[in-house]
Amino acid sequence: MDNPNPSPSELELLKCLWRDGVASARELHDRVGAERGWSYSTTRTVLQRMVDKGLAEKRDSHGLAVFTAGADKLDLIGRMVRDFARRVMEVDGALPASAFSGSALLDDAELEELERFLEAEQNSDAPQRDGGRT
Amino acid sequence: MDNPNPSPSELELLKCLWRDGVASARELHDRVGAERGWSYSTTRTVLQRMVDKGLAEKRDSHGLAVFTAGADKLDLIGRMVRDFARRVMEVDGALPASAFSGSALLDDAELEELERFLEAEQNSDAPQRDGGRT
DNA sequence: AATGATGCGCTACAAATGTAGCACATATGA
DNA sequence: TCATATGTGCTACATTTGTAGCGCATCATT
Repeated sequence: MDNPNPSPSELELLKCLWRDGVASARELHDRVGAERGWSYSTTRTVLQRMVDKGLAEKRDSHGLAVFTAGADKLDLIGRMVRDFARRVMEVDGALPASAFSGSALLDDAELEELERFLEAEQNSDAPQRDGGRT
Repeated sequence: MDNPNPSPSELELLKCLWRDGVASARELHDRVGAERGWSYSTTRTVLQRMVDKGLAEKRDSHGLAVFTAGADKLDLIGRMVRDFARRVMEVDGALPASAFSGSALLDDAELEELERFLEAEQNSDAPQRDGGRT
């Protein structure tokens, strides 16, 4: 329901899951972990913690464990952007998603959606349910 | 030489130092820590760690320990923005600082400087704009 | 002088994160 | 069938961050 901010490592794996949809630990490792010099064990540990947090979902595919993203890309990215803007930049109003037009993570359609997400947010502090607790 | 990314708590204190220039632990606590519900001890610990990391400087003012920022605001913020853009958004080119025009942290002049900082950066990976700190 | 509030240097401890190894089961080629 | 490679569930350990207490020195007040 409420996925916490992913750590940098977790975000990398999550991005891979968003791109590929579903992947095994081995694939995730080859595509992400190995690139960063992680050992296969490390990739698996990060993955496991993501599952614990709900950032990833693990299922069985013909006897092999495979993973899928447990958080919606736009939702999570949107919240990360809002958090960064508020917490670091102290920007509290509308956030122009257009700033990230060069993003390799979001295409134009997604950027538009992000824009709407950020706009919608600027009014209600907690867009979803979850009564604001400060 | 190279100040690491401040943790959220550290950033809050740093912002206060940027605003006020110099402040005692007590002042920092009243202005920042207390607001967040930290105990005075906590404020002092975070502060100490900042000194250890070079994010703050401690000096003696008539027998009382006072602190000043140990990192240049624009430099640090610039790097945080670049990091966020690259790491999270996968934006690798020019970053429009204008996106943060509503910032309470940076005024227009500073935003312009940030813009220049981000532009300069997109070419050389290690830019050096340092307002004579450290 | 005795007290109480503060400042200051240390130490403590839990959770989050980075990073990885171990042992065991099973699949697989020689 | 035996030696391997690989998948899987656990455990481990260092750092960083959040959060705070202790004891002692000092300063100000009664």
